[in-house]
Amino acid sequence: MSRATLTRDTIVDTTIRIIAEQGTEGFTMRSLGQALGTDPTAVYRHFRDKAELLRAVSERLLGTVTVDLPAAAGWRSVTVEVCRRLRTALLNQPQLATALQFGPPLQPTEFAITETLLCQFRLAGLEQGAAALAYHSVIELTVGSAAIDAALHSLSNRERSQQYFRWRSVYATLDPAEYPETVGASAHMYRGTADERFVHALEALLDGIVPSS
Amino acid sequence: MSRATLTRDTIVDTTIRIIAEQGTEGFTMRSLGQALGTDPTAVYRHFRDKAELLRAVSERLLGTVTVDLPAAAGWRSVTVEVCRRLRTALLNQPQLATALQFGPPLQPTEFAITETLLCQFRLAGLEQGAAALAYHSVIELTVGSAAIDAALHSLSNRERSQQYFRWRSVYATLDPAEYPETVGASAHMYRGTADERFVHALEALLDGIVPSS
DNA sequence: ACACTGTCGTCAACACTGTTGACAACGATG
DNA sequence: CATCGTTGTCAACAGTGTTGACGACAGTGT
Repeated sequence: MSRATLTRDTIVDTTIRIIAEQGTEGFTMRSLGQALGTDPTAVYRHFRDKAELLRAVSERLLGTVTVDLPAAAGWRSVTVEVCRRLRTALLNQPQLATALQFGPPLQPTEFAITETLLCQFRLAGLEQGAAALAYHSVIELTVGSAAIDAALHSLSNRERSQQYFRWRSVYATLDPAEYPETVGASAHMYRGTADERFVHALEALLDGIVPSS
Repeated sequence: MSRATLTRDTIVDTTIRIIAEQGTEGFTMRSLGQALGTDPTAVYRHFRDKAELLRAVSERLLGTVTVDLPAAAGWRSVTVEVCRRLRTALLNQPQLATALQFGPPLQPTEFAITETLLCQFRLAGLEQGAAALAYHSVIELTVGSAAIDAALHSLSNRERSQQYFRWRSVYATLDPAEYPETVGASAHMYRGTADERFVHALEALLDGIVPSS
């Protein structure tokens, strides 16, 4: 068998696949090399280090956020859709949250997301300053929702439901004298899917940002 | 010099100090041992592994969130104050994901935060289900804000301002034809402190959650 | 056809991480 | 005083990202 010819694209592909299948901890340079059928260090011919590889992964994932948006549905639907896609992309890559923090080496796809969201808020009637604040607000909410659910995301639907159920049970069996509200609301905690909870929070935030709508 | 006697408290103290001084990456078991003046593996006599140590750190930091709250200031002020403190605590936290991901083994201080926030929303007139949704919403926003600013938090105020300025410059020098709104709003991006932006977002979210107020 | 050149996979090795088991020194207890 | 459990010390292991030397391959100019 001749040596497999690597490409940046194929490396990014298998990286995403490994992270999707085995989670973020199961992805190492050596497991990547094994999945590629090459020596682990061969990747360094195409990426300077692991950070650059993960940046390429993030660019790939974030590239799907702003494509084929239903512009006719109105600014609010577009905003929710962009944030939902962004959250999904962040879920597959927990370290993306930390990747967003670096200033200067920003990625082109991040600019597209920023531009799209700012544009929607301007369409909603906000001034430039208010639109910038609104942008920061929805980004913070989206990142937080993704960060909280990043761990549970690798689980199957059934396991996730069980985890939610166990969580509710813990809340329900607390001391009612010390935590009355928690015990009382335990049946409502972590209800439904994480995506539903996120959309609910996002809708509330948008209500607060643009009161008229 | 006789061997230093370690305690869970002193270990947690120096752990927090190291993370505060050298950041999250500068904290390793060996650097912790050096700071303690003992062999790095001595810590394992008091903590099962690094995860348990970090859990103790998180409990220490989160313990300050719900103490001495100005209950007379009204539910809204209390909610904002709790979330601000929680955000500050999370900023000092190494891996907030690993601390929040675990379901069953929750920490007592986390219960106190949950109870306090749920109580405020009940005071605001929300039903149990609505209060639970509101709790999830503000937690997601708080975690996200902390996650985004986690990296910049280790910088000094001056360096942080410079970073913000550089970030704005990047936005300002984009192609106006492709990113008109981003360029136009570049002067308003990352304005003020991160805490101010967070409070703004939180206020907007609370407006959306409890419209009457 | 041949030699050259630059690309790229391979291998061994380094520094670093968290963690474990054997060992020994210490303080409290009988 | 002897004993025992606690706890710091040391060496070592498995695993991580990364680097430099080596060599095989494809393409190119003459």
